[in-house]
Amino acid sequence: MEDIPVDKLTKEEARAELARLSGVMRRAEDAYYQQDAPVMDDAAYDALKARNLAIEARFPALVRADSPSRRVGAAPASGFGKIRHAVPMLSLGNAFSDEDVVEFDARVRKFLSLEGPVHYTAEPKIDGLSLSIRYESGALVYAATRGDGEVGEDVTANARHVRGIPHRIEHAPEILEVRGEVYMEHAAFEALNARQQAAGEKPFSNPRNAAAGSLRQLDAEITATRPLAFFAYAWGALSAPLADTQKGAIERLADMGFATNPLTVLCESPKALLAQYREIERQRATLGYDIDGVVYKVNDLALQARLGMRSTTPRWAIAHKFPAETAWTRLEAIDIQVGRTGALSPVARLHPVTVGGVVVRNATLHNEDYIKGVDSKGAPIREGRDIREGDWVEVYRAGDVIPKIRDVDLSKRENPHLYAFPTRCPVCGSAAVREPGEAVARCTGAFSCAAQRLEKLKHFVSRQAFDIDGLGAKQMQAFVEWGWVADPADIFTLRARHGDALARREGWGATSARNLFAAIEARRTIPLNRLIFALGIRHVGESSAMLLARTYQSWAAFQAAMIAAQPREGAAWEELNGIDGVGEVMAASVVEFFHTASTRQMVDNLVAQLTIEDVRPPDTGGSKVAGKTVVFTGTLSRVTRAEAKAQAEGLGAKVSGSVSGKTDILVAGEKAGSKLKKAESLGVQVLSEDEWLALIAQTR
DNA sequence: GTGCCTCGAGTTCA
DNA sequence: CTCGAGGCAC
Repeated sequence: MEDIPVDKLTKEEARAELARLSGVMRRAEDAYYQQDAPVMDDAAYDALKARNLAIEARFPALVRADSPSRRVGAAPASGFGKIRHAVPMLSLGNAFSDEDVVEFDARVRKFLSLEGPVHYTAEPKIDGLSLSIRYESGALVYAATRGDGEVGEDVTANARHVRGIPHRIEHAPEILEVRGEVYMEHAAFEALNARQQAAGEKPFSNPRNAAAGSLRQLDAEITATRPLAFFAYAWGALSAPLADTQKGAIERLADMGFATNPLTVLCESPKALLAQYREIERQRATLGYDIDGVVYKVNDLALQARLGMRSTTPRWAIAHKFPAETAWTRLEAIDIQVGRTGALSPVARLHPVTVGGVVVRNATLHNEDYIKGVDSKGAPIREGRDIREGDWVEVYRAGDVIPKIRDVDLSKRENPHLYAFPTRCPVCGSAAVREPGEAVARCTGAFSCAAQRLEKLKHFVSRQAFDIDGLGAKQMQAFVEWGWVADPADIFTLRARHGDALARREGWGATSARNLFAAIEARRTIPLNRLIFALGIRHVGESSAMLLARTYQSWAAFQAAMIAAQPREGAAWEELNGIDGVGEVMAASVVEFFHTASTRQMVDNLVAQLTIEDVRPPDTGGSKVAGKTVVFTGTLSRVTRAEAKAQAEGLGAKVSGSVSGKTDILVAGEKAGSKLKKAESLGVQVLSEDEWLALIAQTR
């Protein structure tokens, strides 16, 4: 069967072949990663991988829960396997005030163009860690942590020991991914800490850390002794809808045997949401578990679907957070850090203080204005009070994560001197320049500044860039200190120059050195978008790098165009600046990068070491409107303007506001006016709303 | 010119 | 996670 070409396989053969590949590849991965004794060379493994992917592309319904394509990379010997979520796990937008909640409701109704009230559910936001659990034919197949939202850790064995998670469910859809929060009750947390202390182990600082630590035990038997609980509140992939409403879906999950939060209620107005918020706040101390706010969701699932997503958060839900816990402490000093773009960032060194169960020693001070007590527009923050070394300051953790300074106690101030923001880089001594209208001061030392150089190199090997296993910030710093790496190309000649010496260094051995060099070799071939991102061109992040890669498709074409481009004139500039999503600032930055001798040299040296993979433009699923420029006019009756736009863009169309020679399609609703006339005079194709909806339903 | 929305860049601790 | 800035629609 392994010899049958993919396009000749029957469905049954494909099913069997996927099962075989999964097993063979799993054994190869184990041998390679766990036992460090490969049974297959890379080319053979890649061939299997390609075959597996091709079969899955032809028979998407047959993709196995344990498919090799879902095993991202492979499990390190001491860690967890990775699982790619079939549907990404989202984060929620935040509301901090009553006003934010009223605005949320207004946004929802405006997007849907509804005058009447929208109904919402309100439920406590549990302070634990989110988990996605997949069931197939009613059986628990795997459980994964949120991770970065796309890829999480496989904690299946541990999840089976969590209260509120059934191992088997009845009357469930064929495929069901249940999402919810794993947490630890206060009583269980106290008892666990007492046991920890009796055993001479370190106690956990709070229930959330205890829950996270317990769920991430490598030995599931240890997890079994930790009293973890679970509330289901959402779902991912589904083979059939659970209900018509959020509330109904939650009740359905409860019927299947999942624990759901008893404080989940329906609210018919923002006013009712706020009342429920107060009610939950009132009960907070007696709930027996930690919560950090209240989550509101549009109840009608059809409306949720219409509202859809923004880039990382749904439009149909928001988390109303309780005020963050704060603590007062002494600001011992203000230090300056230098980032990869040269940005000078002030950091507050604090007398250690516990905030929300975590000891905080540092807090970001953002920039010069933040210390002065004003925002970017000069409006006062902290009522204009500035921050000085030696001050007593109030610390909180923004989003329960990033320590920040909320306020300063002037009555305890002893330091008579305003903080003087440096005018020179503290690392290299170059002038630090703050451009008019900008918030940050930057070191002008570029590559000759040791701090900038190191940060640029760290960026180069970061996860979204070259992502070299075993070469993180720490290792990079060491290589730079030893004088082994000064620019990116050096990474790829490291083995030849210092391979033997590395194996003798402290903390390194023959095996770890070999693994590192293997990882470096694996990245010698790199997709164009990753390379562009890795270069660290100002204003070009991950997504702009992808945009550029998709436009130029090959390194040769990209480089030639950038070298040919002159700032603000000529065809090459127009093409670059004309990319949707690229403006003057980014375009100028990229052109300057390629016209600077030192960076050009750095790039040439690097590229000589690499094989750069072309990038194909995105697949728009064969839609008829892909690549077309569309304009909507008049009153649409079946969808709102915003929905129509989101829909069209999802299919690869560009939506514009005005009719011009570039317009391909005008969609005219009721009472279309001047745009319709203009379109007719230009000979642009005009469609009614129904014709448009019929068109986008077709695929090529 | 104003007001979204998205992206880039910088940050903390376990 | 958050702020500031860039890009674009209105």
